[in-house]
Amino acid sequence: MHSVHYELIKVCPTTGARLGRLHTPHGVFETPMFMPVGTQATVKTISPEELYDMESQIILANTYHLFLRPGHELVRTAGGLHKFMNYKRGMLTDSGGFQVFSLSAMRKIEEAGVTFRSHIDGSKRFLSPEIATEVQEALGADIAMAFDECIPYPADYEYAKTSTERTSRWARRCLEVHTGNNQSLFGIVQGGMYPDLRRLSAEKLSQMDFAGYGIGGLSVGEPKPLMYEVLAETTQHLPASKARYLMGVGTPDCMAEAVALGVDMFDCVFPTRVARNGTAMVPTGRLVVRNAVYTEDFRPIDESCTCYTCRNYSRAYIRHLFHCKETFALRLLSIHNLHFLLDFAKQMRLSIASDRFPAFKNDFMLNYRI
RNA sequence: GUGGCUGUGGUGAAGUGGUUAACACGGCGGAUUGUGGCUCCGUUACUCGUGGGUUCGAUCCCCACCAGUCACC
Repeated sequence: MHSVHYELIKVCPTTGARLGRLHTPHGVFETPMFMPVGTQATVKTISPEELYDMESQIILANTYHLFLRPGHELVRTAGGLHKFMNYKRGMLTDSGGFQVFSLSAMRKIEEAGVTFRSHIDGSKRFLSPEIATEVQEALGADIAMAFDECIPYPADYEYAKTSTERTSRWARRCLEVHTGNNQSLFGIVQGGMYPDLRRLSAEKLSQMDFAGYGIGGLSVGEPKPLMYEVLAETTQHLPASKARYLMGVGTPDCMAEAVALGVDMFDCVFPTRVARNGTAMVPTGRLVVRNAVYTEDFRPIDESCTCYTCRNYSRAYIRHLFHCKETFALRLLSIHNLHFLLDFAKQMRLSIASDRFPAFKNDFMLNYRI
């Protein structure tokens, strides 16, 4: 038995939505769940106590960033990520594969691994399945991800095929060197936008003994209907007994559609990133609190929201803080957006539990714009 | 009071006797999906202190006035 394992509680009778629990060394967490992103060992502007208050469960940190700074050995010396950043609930580390491609100016990909330049100082670095796994063991999160290549969109079939096959070989190498007792490894399905490659990738990885499965390479610029199509093709070939984690997705509409297709976990920078740019997530879509219409609007961001921000501050005040570039503004909207998505995931869980997920999803989509 | 200098959008400022008056900031919109509090995109002066004059034509040349500023008194 893996240190992290998924317990399926029930499946929605009409969609593929799953209610479950993820058992980890740092607690048992309920799925479907949204995982806030804490790239550099902090969810930007938010303290662990505030995360507990908004019922955050697992949070994410980035291998790529922590590998470059402060270095995984330092985190190991600190006693691991949990102790280092003082977060007591679940943690997951991304493998660094995605960042090597999205952040690095130059990189060279070979069977052995990827050579790239640090976005911090330009120094030449190397990351491979073995190194990414070792680094993640040093970081010590409950869940580590296999080192993969996120295929860009669009990509031609030959490229996608070559890359996907390599990612599968890399996945096996990660599994072979992984030894963490209190850490489990998730494999990552790729395959680009090609159904047969997705199926192949899902089947290949399912044969390996991973604790769960990431679904990568989606939400990379493709139209949403295509993403749902490819996602459906992926989840149906994954074992029902393991958790499915759709990587990088985190707008409520996409999450609802993905849950209906059997996804259990999500992470996304969207809520915290747009928060720092003055956008609040609300049931009707987005509220750009920077906008001039809110200059004298003393209502909270969302009158039905129970978060700290909405209980205490007005749109006009937050708008004012944004225009003054006050950092409190970033915190207030980050708290609200995280609360919004965490609560949205909770509502999905409750609706699956009470057999009204399809209605919940429909009602939500009816009001949601963009 | 006398002499000098200056007067261009919210701000700092380019500019030329002749089609739609640079640029930066700000403002106003938008983008943002395995995180650079970054960034990117669009938009923002029927008009160059006011009134006259010269000229085919003036933001640009001339005069007066007004305003600001410096020096002297």
